[in-house]
Amino acid sequence: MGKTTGKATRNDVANLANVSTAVVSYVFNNGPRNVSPQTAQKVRDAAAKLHYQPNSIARALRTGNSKTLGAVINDFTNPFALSIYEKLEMMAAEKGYSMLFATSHSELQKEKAVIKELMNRNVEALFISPCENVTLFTPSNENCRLVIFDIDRKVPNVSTIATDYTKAVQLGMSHLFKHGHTNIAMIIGQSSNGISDGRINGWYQAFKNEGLPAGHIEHTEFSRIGGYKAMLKILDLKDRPTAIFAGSDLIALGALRALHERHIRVPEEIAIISFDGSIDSQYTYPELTVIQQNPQEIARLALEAAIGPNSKPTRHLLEAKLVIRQSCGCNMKTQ
Amino acid sequence: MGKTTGKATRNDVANLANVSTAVVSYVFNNGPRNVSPQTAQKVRDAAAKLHYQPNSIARALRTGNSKTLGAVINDFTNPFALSIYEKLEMMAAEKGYSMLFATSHSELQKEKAVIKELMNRNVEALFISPCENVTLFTPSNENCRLVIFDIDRKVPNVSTIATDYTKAVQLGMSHLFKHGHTNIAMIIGQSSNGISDGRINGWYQAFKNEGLPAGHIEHTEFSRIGGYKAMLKILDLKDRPTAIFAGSDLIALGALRALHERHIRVPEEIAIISFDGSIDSQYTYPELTVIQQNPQEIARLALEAAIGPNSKPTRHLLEAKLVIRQSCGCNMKTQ
DNA sequence: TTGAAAGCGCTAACAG
DNA sequence: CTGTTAGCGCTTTCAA
Repeated sequence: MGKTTGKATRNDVANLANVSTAVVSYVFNNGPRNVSPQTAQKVRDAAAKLHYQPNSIARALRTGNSKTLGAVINDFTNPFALSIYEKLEMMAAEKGYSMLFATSHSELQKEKAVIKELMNRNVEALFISPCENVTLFTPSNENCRLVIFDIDRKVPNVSTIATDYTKAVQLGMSHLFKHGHTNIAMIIGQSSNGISDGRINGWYQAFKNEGLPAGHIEHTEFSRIGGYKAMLKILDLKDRPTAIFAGSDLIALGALRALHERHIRVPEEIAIISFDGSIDSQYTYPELTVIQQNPQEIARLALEAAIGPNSKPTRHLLEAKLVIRQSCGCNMKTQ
Repeated sequence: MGKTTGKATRNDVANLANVSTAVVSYVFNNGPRNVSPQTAQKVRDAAAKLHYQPNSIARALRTGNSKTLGAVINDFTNPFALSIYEKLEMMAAEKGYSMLFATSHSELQKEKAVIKELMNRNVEALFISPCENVTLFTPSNENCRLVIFDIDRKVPNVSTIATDYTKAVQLGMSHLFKHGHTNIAMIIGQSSNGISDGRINGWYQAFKNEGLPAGHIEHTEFSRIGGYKAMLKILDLKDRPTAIFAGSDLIALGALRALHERHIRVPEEIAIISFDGSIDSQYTYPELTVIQQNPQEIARLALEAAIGPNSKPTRHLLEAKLVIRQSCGCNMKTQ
């Protein structure tokens, strides 16, 4: 028996089955050498009797493949981001990968530390979903692929996966214009490092296309409380907008709370369109009309970039779609 | 240089510093032998020059301690559960532990598989937060401590951490009674295996104390959609209740949606008290009065049970507190 | 205070 | 088809 763990090792199995340790490996790995059916069965019987389980740590050390992926998450209470990771974990598990998670709390310092820690644990790829503090710390590590969410620009040696924000925002804005709104404000998290968010480009583009002066942009955090505070500020504007474009569902949640506190009816007095299309957006009052991203596809592409055969960094830009519910003014229920 | 990874190894450092590999270990581990300050500095210089990082996999193999914890999560979009794991991860990271996450999707079969997979990866402890399919599969593994959330009963060889549901529900119910409600219904997830949820005990106890016949219990899933469907059923009851006790915030979210769809005013026509006190409960309309659990303390105790020096399984029962907001009928705003 | 060396459990090249 | 064996990077006992 193995000494440190008290668990059966490959050696124990080999002894019991009267074969060499190599054969045990061949059986468990289906290669690289063939084993006769009878011998293989002997090995499997012995393994079963001993409740043998291969030690993944030893295997990782030997092969250099940890079969582990890392994820740095900055907000565990963001259902949209987490839904991506949930799918990612499931698809990764099917391929024999496990996922290590760490929290950055949107602090750049912390983010650096956890990235380092994760890399020390030999993750084969690292998923990062930067929030306002978009990471500029992309350590080069030939053994670890990097895939970053939510940046639709090119980063050297890194795969990026994002929704086409510019286009997506215009999709939402044109819907708002159709409702007759001309005074619209946007609430969005800030890129503390000056990287322009595609949502902002789309914002200006939308007004330009409409021949309208661009509306007010309120910068805040990408969070519920951020949306709340920003909405409060907007309500104090001299020329109060009649519609809001929320940069994320979390922001919309906060905005909605501010609106309710001030007894402002949505969508009658102020309409809202939000961005993400998380499950939360279906359980607000009123239900949110959203620009919906595709978490399933994001996860699929992310995994491919992480462990796919093609090791070249990729860059994906996905389409979003408009999901009409109530907060925009459509589907209004007669009270 | 190490062959497989292209990264510097302890050997490279030893060579450059002109010391033995053992000394490098002593320096990086602060023991078990002393090293003279000069030598130690030489080692650190060499390590810095080579960007040496200890290989945690090799260390894990050698010591038998993976410094890794596992968590099986069944719903990534449950902010309450995730807030516990977020805190857990942070506290674990401080102690040098990383966390492996896996999804069970509340499927018992999947849960078994991921528990096995996590254990094969030599996690030192495993956190499980069973939902309706309370796990009865608690594999004994002397190398892996088990800590289970949300079960307030004794399980052999397992640490359990839960809020005192029985007491907590009574706390909420007495508040509802104070508001004058007598016809109250409860929506709660079902324990598919017949284990009675403390919330149900508390429910009956509360009515008994009040000398009232127990209200209707609607069983459903512990999810937004579950709450929604259950609320719809309750609204079709002949004797429609005037108040709802929701077994979780997610259930309350769904119930609220059903209520809004039917144009039933909360709390005027139907009041709600919910259970958890997640961040979501502050962003509903109206804001939810909740029985609030203490995720920080839950996380602290869970980590202690997982990696604390005392290896005996523990059992903790925590207090919850009533947080009064609007959905119960208090703090009503003049419209 | 330092070094030599065994060995954690596994894989795979090589030999038979 | 099967066995022998070196060695992944590290820790730690034992000897110096």
